[in-house]
Amino acid sequence: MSVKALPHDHGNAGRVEQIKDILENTEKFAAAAEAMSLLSDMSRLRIFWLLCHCEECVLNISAITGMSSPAVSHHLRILREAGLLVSRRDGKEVYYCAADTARSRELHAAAERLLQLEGCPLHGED
Amino acid sequence: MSVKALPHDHGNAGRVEQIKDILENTEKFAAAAEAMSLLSDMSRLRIFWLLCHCEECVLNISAITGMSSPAVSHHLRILREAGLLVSRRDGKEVYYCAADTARSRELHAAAERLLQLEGCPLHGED
DNA sequence: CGGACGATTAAACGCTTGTTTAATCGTTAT
DNA sequence: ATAACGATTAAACAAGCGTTTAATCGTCCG
Repeated sequence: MSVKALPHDHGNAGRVEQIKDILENTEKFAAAAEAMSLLSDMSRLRIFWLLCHCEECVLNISAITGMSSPAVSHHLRILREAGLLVSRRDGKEVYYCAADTARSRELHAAAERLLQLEGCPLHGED
Repeated sequence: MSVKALPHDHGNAGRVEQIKDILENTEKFAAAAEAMSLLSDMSRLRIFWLLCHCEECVLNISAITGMSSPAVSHHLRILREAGLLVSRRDGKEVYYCAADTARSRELHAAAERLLQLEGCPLHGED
């Protein structure tokens, strides 16, 4: 399997080859990294977390997060195009909320774990 | 509790106020976003994931991942300073591996979930 | 129609970040 | 000591990203 050996052999060459084969799957790692990068910005993380817990229109999201609506719109677009959010228009307003997909739930769960919101009254709901 | 009302009231004002209070905790969201950003780069994700499964020296990490050693060193420094890696020198070589901390394990678990390495022989080990 | 309102887009700006190249540091061995 | 080797650092560069401002689009109502 191994084409060329590593510079140093620390006695775990076999296992390392196994690991290397997995690392060869760059598409999977690229996709996972991209998923992480979606929430690597605080503004986007706050918006996503918010929309995991309620559906809201852009103006309200702006007011709640204290950001300008163009900035909010920009992040909403990124998150929606990534499949993490869905939107629906009702009259003049466009409502956003978290998509009901595996990836969205995975990222929400990861975020909650990293946030460590102890005593958060929203835990377990929804 | 609420100082100023939202632009629009969609009938969930109370709940939204609760959510807003949590979003006020910007430090927690900043910290979580920073954690995500550590693995938001494919190179860093691959290095971290690798070092969650074995201990290796810089030259081998370079060979396994196909990156230059300065690039590897750069990412190792970021991950180590963030507390995700620990290092140990043995002779001329410096060995790195994942730190045994809650945050490191959390990020590893999140990464594995996002990676979806089906049939990965390394699952559950370690 | 035309104005008001909410949402989006475009352009511009500054900032951060990952990689490369070259130089330097630390350790070991001759 | 000096040479070799592994690792780190520094400087430079390109590319990407988030925010702002201003302009535009879409919908509703007078």
